[in-house]
Amino acid sequence: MLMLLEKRAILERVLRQSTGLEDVLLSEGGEHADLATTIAFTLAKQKKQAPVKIAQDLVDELTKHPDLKGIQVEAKGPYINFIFGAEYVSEAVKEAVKPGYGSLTKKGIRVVLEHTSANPNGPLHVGHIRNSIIGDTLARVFRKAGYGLEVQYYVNDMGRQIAIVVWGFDNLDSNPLAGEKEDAHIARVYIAANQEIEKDPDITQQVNILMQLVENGDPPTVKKFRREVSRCLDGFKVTLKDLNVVHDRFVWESDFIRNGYTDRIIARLRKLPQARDEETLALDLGEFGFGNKYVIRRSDGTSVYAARDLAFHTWKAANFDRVIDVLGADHKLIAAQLQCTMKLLGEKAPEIVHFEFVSLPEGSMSTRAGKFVSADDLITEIRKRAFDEVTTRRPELDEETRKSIAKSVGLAAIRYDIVKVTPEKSTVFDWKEALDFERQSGPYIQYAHARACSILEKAGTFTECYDLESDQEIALAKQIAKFPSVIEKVIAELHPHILATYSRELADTFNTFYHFEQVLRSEGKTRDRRLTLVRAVQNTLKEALETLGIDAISTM
RNA sequence: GGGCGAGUGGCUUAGCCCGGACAUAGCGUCAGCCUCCUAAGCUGAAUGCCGGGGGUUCAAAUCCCCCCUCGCCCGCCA
Repeated sequence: MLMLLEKRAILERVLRQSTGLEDVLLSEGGEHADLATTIAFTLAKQKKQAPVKIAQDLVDELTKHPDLKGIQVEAKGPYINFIFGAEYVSEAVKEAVKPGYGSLTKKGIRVVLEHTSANPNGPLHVGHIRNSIIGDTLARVFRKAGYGLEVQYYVNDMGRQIAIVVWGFDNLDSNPLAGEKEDAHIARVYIAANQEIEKDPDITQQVNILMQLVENGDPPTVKKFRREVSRCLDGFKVTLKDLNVVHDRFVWESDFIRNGYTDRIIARLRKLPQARDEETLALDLGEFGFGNKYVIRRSDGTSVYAARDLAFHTWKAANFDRVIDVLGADHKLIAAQLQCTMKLLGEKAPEIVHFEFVSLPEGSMSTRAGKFVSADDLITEIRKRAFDEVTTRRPELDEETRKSIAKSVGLAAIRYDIVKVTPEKSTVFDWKEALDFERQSGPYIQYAHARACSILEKAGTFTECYDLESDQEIALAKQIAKFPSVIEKVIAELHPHILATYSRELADTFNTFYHFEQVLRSEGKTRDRRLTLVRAVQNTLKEALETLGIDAISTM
C-alpha cells in the first residue's frame, strides 16, 4: 500500500540484521538515491576498517538478499545507496491514480483540535488567520490520515475585552454604519470604548462590575454579552467560510461556569499541594520551573480565564483520545502552565502547536489600537487582483467563470502564502508577497493541476500503462510516490508546511516533465504511459491541494 | 533580569529534532525559450565565512557552551 514506507521498513529490518546495529541511519537519498545510509562510518570504528571497504562489503551482501529484490544497492564511496526499480515505480502510479490517494488506514483514534478561538472583539486579522490556516490544514491532514476528528472554536465570551465592548454599546454612540459588517462594527465600538477608558480610568470599575454580573449569571447582562459575541461570531463565520476554514463546534467559555465544571475544577485544584488559597486561589508551580503564580480565582471570588480553560480541557480530555490546540506564541507560558496543571490533576494534557507572530511593517498588530489588516480586506483585495489577472489571461471566458476562478485563486494565494512558512518563524505581513501568484504560491500549484486536467481532457480515453521509461517519467513517479509518507510526517511533527513544500515540489517536477516530454504528441504505448502518469500527478495534486484547503480547479 | 522561538546569497525561505556526498527553492539581476499538450510555465548564469566565538566528532547549518540581534512572554488580562 504505502510503497515508500514499506520499502523503508524492509530496508531497516535487513540492515539491522546485517549490521547488528539498532539505528541503521537510513535517510533520504536526495539526488543520489531514493534512500541512503551512512552506516559504514559507524561500523568503521567497530570493525577498524575503512568505511569505503565496509560499504562495498555490505553492498555485496545486500545485493544477494532476497527481500531486497527490485532494489538496486550500490556503494558510492562510504555511502550506500538504494534505488528502487521499475516495480516500485509502476506500483506507485497504480496507487496514485485511485480516488483518495494519500489517505492512510483508519485509526480508531478520536482527536479534538481547537484553533482560531480569537476574542470576539473585532474582525479576524492576518495574524488570527495564521492560526486558522495552520489549524484547518492540520485538521484536513488528520482526516486524511484516518483519524476521527472534531474541530472546535473556543468562544471567549466573558473576558474583559467583551465587557469593554458591552460597556461601549451601553454608553457610546453605537449605531452601525451603512453596510458595516458585524465584527467591524464591534471593533469600532471596542476601539472607541478603550479611548474613553484611557481618558477616564474610573470606567474600569464599571467594566469590573459587568464582569461580576456576567459571572453571577445576571440575566440582562448575560443577554447583552451573548448578543454582541454572537454578532461578532456571525462576522467571523463569513470570513472563515471565505477562507474555506471549517469548525464542527463552537464551544462557549461561559458554559463552563453555568454547568458547574469550573467550580468542580477549582475544588480539585484547591486540594493540590501546590495550591495557595489565600486572598486569591493560585498554584505555585515553582518546582516545575515557573517563576510566577498561576492564578485561578480572584479575591472577589470570580474565576479567571485559567480556571475556565482548565475546566474546558478536562472536558476535552474526558471525551477524546488526543487533544490538540493551535495557539499563538503569546500563549506559550500559560499553555505550559495549563499542561503542567493538567498532569498534576492526573488528566490528559493537550498537545500544543504554537506559531510565532505576524506583524505589520510598521509594528505589531493591535485590535484595541485599531492597528491591523483585516482578513476581510485581504480577501477583497486579493480577489480583485485575481480577477484582473484572469481577465488578462482568459478574456474569452464569461464574467461568472472568471469570478469563480478568481475566488479560488485568491483563496489559494492566501492559504498557501501563510501555510508555507514553518510555524516557528515570525513573519511580517507583506501585501506584495500575499498578492503574488507566481512560483512558490498556491496559484502556481493550481496551475500545474489545471494543466494536467487540460491534457487529460484533450486526450480522451486511453489504456492505463504503468511501465515508465524516461528519467523524467521516473522522477515524477517517485515524487508522486512520496505523498502518503508526507501525510504521515505532517502528523508526526504537527507541521503543515511540510505538505505545502511537498505540493510545490510536485508541481515543480511535473512542470519540468511537461517541458521535456511530449504527452499528447507521443504515440502508442509511450502516449498511454505518459497519460497515465499525468492522471496520477493530477490526482495527487488534487488530493494535496484539497488537503491544503485549496480548490483543485481544472481550468484557470 | 528570567523563559521560549528565530537569525541560512540584496530580500523571502527549506533543511536542524534523527550530524555525513557540491546547503533547498523562490523573488530580484543577467542570458535564453510561446508557428509546439495552458508562459500563473521552462532552461542556464551570477550571488552563501548557514548571526559571532569556542567545543565534541573521522565529519557540524544540524549536537554542547558562551555572546550578539530580533520577536513573544513573565497581570487578581484573555
